[in-house]
Amino acid sequence: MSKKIELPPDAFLKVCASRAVLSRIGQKWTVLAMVALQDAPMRFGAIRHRLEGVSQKMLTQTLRAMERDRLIVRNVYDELPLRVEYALSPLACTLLPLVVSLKAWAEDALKAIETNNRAFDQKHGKE
Amino acid sequence: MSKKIELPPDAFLKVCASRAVLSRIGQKWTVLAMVALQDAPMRFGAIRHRLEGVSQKMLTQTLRAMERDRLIVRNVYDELPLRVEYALSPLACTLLPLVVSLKAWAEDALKAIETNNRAFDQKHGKE
DNA sequence: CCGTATCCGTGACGATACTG
DNA sequence: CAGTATCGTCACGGATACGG
Repeated sequence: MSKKIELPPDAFLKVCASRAVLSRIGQKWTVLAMVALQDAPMRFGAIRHRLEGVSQKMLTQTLRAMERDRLIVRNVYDELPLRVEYALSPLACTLLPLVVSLKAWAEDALKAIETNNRAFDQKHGKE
Repeated sequence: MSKKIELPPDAFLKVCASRAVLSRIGQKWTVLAMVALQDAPMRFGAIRHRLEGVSQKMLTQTLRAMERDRLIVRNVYDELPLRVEYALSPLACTLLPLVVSLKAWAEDALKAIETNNRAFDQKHGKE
């Protein structure tokens, strides 16, 4: 008992659950897509129109990744022209409140952060 | 009044507060550093040791970026050998609960996500 | 309408070596 | 001990063009 336990009590590792998830929501469009879908399912084109600035490729890629995690559910209706709808999954609904909180924090803190950035840059840029 | 307002009620833009913050916590080591510092201020070397797998360069870079946002406060003690301590800022303390929730969600959901991934890959890999 | 395929710039991330 | 400097890799993200 003289020997102390080696630590790893928590996950401060390069690879851990936190990072697996954070790297996903760190993706540029993932969270925005979640928020866009929170009210109702939407068609591909509608999402694309709502997420101003997204390319087809990135939207497809984002939606595929989210489908792979089953954060969203993809439904194809065999009509003409083709119709594809995306909807939030139950899993995503448990995550949604968290990212909404984060969004609120972001909007609240942004002003302060920008001020801090300017102060830092000025202090280090010259002097 | 017949004309409907153009929308932009919310921020679904490429550039917005949400993305500014998300891109930061999406950084590989930012959140881990926050969690590591939540109990007490730590020296550079101590953080480096705790965040298994981080390089000097990335740790420095991460800490600088967080200092620029004033998420952490850097204190230099002019001793020999040199001693530098990092501490969470009040701003970071308001963010901490959110990332802790996120961390908890991640650990809880990871199993399901991995299962979903396998199912998705199997369904699309062959069939 | 809903994608896939290809090409490419840029920046995150890391390994290594050197400085105060 | 606490960094800075340099170099290399890789994948995120985007523009464009084509296919079902």
